[in-house]
Amino acid sequence: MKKPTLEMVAAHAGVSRATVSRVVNGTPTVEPTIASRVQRSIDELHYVPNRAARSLASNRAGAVALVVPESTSKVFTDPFFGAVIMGIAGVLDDTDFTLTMIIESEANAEKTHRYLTGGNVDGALVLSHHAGDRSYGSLTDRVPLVYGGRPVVEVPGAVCIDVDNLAAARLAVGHVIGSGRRRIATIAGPQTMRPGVERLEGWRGALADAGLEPGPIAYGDFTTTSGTRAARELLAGGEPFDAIFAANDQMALGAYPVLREAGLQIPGDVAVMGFDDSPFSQTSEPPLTTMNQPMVRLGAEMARKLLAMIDKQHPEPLTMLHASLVERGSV
Amino acid sequence: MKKPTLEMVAAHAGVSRATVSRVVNGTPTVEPTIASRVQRSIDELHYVPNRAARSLASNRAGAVALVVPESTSKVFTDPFFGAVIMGIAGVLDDTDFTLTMIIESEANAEKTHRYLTGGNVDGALVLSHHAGDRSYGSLTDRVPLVYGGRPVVEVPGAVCIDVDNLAAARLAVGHVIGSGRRRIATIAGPQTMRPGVERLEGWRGALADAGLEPGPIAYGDFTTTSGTRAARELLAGGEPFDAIFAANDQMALGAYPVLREAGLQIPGDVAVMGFDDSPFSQTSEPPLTTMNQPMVRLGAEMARKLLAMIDKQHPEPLTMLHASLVERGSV
DNA sequence: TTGTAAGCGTTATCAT
DNA sequence: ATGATAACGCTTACAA
Repeated sequence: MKKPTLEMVAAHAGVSRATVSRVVNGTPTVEPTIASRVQRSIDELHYVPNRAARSLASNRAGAVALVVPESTSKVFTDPFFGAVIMGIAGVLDDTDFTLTMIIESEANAEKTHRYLTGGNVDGALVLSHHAGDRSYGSLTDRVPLVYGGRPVVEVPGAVCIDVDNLAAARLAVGHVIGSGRRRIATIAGPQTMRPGVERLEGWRGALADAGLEPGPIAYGDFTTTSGTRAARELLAGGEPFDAIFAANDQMALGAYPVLREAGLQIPGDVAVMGFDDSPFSQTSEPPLTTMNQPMVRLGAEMARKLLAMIDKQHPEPLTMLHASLVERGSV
Repeated sequence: MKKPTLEMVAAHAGVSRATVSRVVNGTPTVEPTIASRVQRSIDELHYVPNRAARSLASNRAGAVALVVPESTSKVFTDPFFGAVIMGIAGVLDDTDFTLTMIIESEANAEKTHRYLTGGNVDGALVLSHHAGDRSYGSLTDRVPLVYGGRPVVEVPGAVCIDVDNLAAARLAVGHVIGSGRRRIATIAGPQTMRPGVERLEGWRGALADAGLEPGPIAYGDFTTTSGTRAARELLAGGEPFDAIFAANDQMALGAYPVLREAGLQIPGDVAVMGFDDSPFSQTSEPPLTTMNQPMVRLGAEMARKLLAMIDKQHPEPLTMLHASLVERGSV
C-alpha cells in the first residue's frame, strides 16, 4: 500500500478521477450519494492530495511567502516578529496555503525576486523595512503583495497594513499631558524610518493641540544606549522638562539611569512615556507606561488581505490599526 | 513572451529538453561547449525552473519544514526564535531548499502530520517543546527529522542538536563560586522542561564539585513574576544565601526588586546569575551576568544536519553546543 | 555525450 | 451530473 493517488481513490469508489477531484475540491455539482461514497474511499485509503501535481495542473502554488529583509531581521530579536508570524499562521491555518519564509539579504535579492515571480507562491507578505526598498515596486503588479508597515517610499498600487503611529504618538503624548506635564521633551527615532518620523510628528501634534510649546528634542536609533545618550543631551541642553516621550521602550529605558543619576525621580520629577510595550517595559523600575501595538492582529490582517487579493478581490489599499495605551508606573 | 519553459530554452539553444535539464541540475556529463550555450539561453530567456513540475517529476519537494509547537511559540516572544530562524535561513540560502513554517497547535496536529508525511517537504526541523510530544516518534522513520532542543521523551533514532544546559549551568555556578560565594540558592525552572531539569542539575553538580552544601531552592516557570515570587520564598525560608542562580534571566530579574526591598545590594550582598543572555540582561541595573546560548548556530546546525540526512547521510544523532559566560555586573 | 519518450498526480475542457 | 482525455513542466530510464 503505497501513497494513494487520486486514481486509486477513483477505482476504489468506482468513479472517474474527475469526480474524485471534484469532491476533493468541494465542487458543488456532485450527487451527494456519490460524493459521500467518494469521501468514504478517501478516508479509508487515507488519501492526501499531492501538492506538486495539484500546483502544476492548476497553476496555483498553494503557498504564500513571508519576506523579511535581513535588515529588519536584526530586529528579529524583536518579539514583534514572532507575534506577526503567529497572526499570519493563525489565518493561514484555516486555508490550505502554506507559509514560506524568506530572509532576504542583499546577496540573494535577485534570487528572492525570481522566487516570488517564478510561480512558487501565490502572493507575498513583506515585512516592514527601511528606505532603499526599490526592488518591490516592480513586483507589485506581478504577484499579489501586502506590506506590513508601509515602506518609506510609497509604492503605487501597494497594499499596506500598518499601525497608526501618528495617532498612537498623539494618544501617548496626550496621556502625558493629561497627567499634568507641561514641558514635554522627546527622544525621537531615526528620521529615515517611518515610525521615527511619525512618532515625532505625533508628539508635535499633541503638543500643538494642547497649546503647548514643543520641548527639547534629541535623536536616537531605537537602541538603549542611544536613549541613554539622548537623555544626557536633553539634560545638557539646559531646557527644562518634566516629561520625556521616547519613540520606543528601549530608548525610554536607556534614559532611566541618566535621570536617576541626575537625582530626578520617575515619574515624580520626570514622567517617561515609552512606545511598543516591549517585554522590557514590564520589568523596569518603575515599569514603563507605553503604547501597545497589535502585532498578532497586524499579521492576521496582512494574511487576510493577501488571501483576498489572491482571490482577485481588491481590498482597501491601506488599513490602519490602532495602538492602545498601557498604563504602568512611569507616567 | 510568457514564462519560459525548459522546452523553450531547449529550442532556443538547439538541444533537447533533457540536455537543458542536465545543465540546470549541474549534471557533469555535459559537453562544456553545449553547457555554456544552454546557459546563455537560460540567461537570455530569464528561465526559472518550475518548482511544482520539478517536484512532481523528481518526487522531491525542495522544501523543509520548521515546525514550532504552539506551546513553544508562546516563547515566540522569545528572541531565540528569530535567531534560530536566521541560522536556518543562512544555511538554506546556499541550497535551493525552501523553508516552510508550521505552527502546530493541538487543533491542527493531524494536519501537520499529514503535511509532513504527504511529500510536501523533504524533511523537518522541530523546535524544542515540552513533554507530551508523543506524535513525532512515528514520524522519525518516515521523513528526515531534526530536533532542536531534545524532546523530554527521548525518541529512539531521533537526531537532535541542543545546547548543553547541564554543562552551562555548571559553568555558571562555577563562576559564582569563583567570585567567593558559598551559600548559593537557586530559582529553578519547571521540572517538566528539560532545561529546567538540567540547569538545576548543573547547579547541584557545581556545588558538589566545590564541596559546598546546596543552598535553598525555589521554583518558577521562567516568567518574571514567578522569579519575584520565588525570591520571596527564598527570603522567607530563612536559610541564608549570598548568591542566587536563576534558571533564566527573566526570573533572575524578577528577583531584583525583592532583594532590593529587603535592603540587599546586588552583587554586594547577593550575587545574581542569570541564564540566556536575553536582551533584558543588558539593561537591568546592575546588568545581569548570564549565559549566552549560540542560537544562530543552533539553527544552522539543525539545518546542516537535516540536509545531510536528506542526502542519505547519517549525522551524529546528538550534537551538543556550548553556552558561554557573559560577565556583566551582577556577579 | 545527447536525444527519445514515458511518466509524475492533478486539473480542466469537452463531450455525453 | 459525470467521464474521457488532454495538458501542466520537468526528470529519468533507456536508446542511440
